[in-house]
Amino acid sequence: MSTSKTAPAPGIAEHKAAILRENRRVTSYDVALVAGVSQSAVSRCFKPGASVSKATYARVMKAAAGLDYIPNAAARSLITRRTNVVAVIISHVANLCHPEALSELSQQMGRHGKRLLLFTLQDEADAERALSEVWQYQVDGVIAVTTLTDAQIAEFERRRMPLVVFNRRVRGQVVNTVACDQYEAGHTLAARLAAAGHRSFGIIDGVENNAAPSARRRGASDKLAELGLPAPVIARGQYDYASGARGLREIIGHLGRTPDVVLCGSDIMAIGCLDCARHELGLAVPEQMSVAGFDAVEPSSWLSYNLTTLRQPIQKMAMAAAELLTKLMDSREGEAEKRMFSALFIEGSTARLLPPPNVFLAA
Amino acid sequence: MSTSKTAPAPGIAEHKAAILRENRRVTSYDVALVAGVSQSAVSRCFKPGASVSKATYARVMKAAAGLDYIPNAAARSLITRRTNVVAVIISHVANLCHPEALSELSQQMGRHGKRLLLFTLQDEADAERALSEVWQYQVDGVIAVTTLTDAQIAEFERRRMPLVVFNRRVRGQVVNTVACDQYEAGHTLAARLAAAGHRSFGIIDGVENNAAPSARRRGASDKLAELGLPAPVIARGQYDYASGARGLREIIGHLGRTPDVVLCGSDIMAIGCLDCARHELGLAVPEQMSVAGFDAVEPSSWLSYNLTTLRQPIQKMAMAAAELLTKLMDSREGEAEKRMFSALFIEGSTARLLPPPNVFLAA
DNA sequence: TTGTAAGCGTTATCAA
DNA sequence: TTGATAACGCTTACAA
Repeated sequence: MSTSKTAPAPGIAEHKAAILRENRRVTSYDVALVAGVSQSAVSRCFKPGASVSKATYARVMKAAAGLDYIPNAAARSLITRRTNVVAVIISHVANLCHPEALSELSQQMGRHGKRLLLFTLQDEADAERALSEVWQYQVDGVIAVTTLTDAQIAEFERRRMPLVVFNRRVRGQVVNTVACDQYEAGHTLAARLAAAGHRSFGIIDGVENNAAPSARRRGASDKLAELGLPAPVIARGQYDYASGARGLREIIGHLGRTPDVVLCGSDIMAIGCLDCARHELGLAVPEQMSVAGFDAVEPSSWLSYNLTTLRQPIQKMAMAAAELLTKLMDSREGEAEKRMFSALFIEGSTARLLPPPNVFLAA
Repeated sequence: MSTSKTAPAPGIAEHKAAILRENRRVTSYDVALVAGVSQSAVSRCFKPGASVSKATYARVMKAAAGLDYIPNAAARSLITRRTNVVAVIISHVANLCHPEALSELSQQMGRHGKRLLLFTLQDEADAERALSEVWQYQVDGVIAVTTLTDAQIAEFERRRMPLVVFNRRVRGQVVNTVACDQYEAGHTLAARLAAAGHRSFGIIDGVENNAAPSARRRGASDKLAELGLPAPVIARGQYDYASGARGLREIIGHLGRTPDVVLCGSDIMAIGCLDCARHELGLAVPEQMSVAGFDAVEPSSWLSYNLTTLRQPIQKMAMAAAELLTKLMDSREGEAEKRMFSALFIEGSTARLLPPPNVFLAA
């Protein structure tokens, strides 16, 4: 016999014990039973803006709290056809390269009430397997931070799955994209350095099939051609520190001498190139050779480097992607939109940005 | 009238058109209708190891492919009580500090057939809001890369939700934990440096309430006390580059001279400290002062730094967390287990690790 | 091996 | 404002 003086909840503890004993979940039915209302009344209490009387609401909430009841999202999504989950397909390297991207996307989608379901790819070519899982989870939309084939993009269309491609170029496809204009960035950088009197260019590029760096390289090469300068010497790298040193040696070997400037496909390679030039080859940078990076990562601003580079506005891009996807999910339509952002030039001190004195003399 | 010569699928196209018209999802019912079998037969075809004849399987799969049918995970989880989703609660800083942790956790849980649902926290104190959402999603388990209160941990217990805390200390609670032994790391580092003859220690620590760095500091302080050396001078930092320089100036100011060695709560602070010492104060490192970091991040290995530091085996830890959580999810029981990993000492070249000559003379 | 039928836990519709 | 009842799309006994 209970001696509790208030006995606030009639049988609430027994009810809970029974549920535990039967090893089942707490449902809106249990809450209804305890609160003495119908199950649909309980459901309404958890729907914002539904019409419920204050008294009912209070009783239901009390019962719910006592039973630790939480609505089951799976059951809800079955009928509402909304999961409030967005899939993010991101390659391992993309995540390491821009760790803030995922964080930002998560924060931004969170503001729209969506959570991220993560699909990480060992390899950019691996998207297929992730996709077949994505369809099962009935997500409301997808953000792809990886390259997709035309067939894959077509499947999104066919399944009417809202898609935003983040920071990858999609050639001529009707897809929503948020990206940084890599071609423009390469173009601008080359122009700026050529203006400072650099003539022989080396480029340490990324791997063959990666779109972003190759767009940059084309931008730079096009600008050099336009200016009538010799074509750059190109080395391939893997975006890592070691590639920078390897690339520099390769370029010097091919050219027979030090180039005026080396453009690197990533900051990490630029830093590798810089360290090799200074500590192993004994070159003064930027006096004897200029080095420029891409993708301003944090270390590029450190005193030992202070790299000349370009920053992608990842935060703004994440915000744009979240907005774009939300619009798509709400309306299920809309023309394909491509939001392009410009990279921001960071002067740094590893590239000579003014013409050397003798250029003035020659002029 | 169709003139197709094979007519492989009887009415499959019309069926699909009808579904599209009615704006509903493709269900196992549709597949059953097209394949001429029962709905449960379709279900069985998608359940690995169920008993289906080859002929039925083939017809079902053909129909499914024609209709782009994919089983609905929400409906499935409603009955199976498994979502194959694991929530990860991670603070913004934790993700930026160890971007590979999330990637590794995703890869490792993927090998167990689980996907990660991401909850990022602006602030470590913010877990409460994330949790109330976690319960709704009916995830199979949770990995917390953030600090949890006792009440929060108790709620996991109450809801019988499998939980693994990653790389955070949980004082005296019965929780499954995978972590790196920070106390031991601090202890070892101090011992090693003291053995090399360093006597006056400075420590640039993290923010007050963060457990990991303070455990390290205690480890180091305890060892110094044990050896009868003077207590270290402690400065507080925010784990960022600027904090390293600020901390160093503070220590020097407090001490009235340069300390023998500065232990930093993170590599980034150590690098900031190092750059400040070399480029702003003109100190030779390690000749005039030693600097050591923590949490070996990639830049610490670069030629310009080559930092003396300790590496946490994040990959191994992620693997252990995935295993531990999987075991919990499968069995729903088991004692609380704490898997401790040791940090790996990286010699680098920013700390003097051998006694200076005059020590030999004095001995 | 196959089909029938009963859930899983919600939301949505419609009378009352 | 409320309560009955019908979905939502699947898995799983159980019977055939």
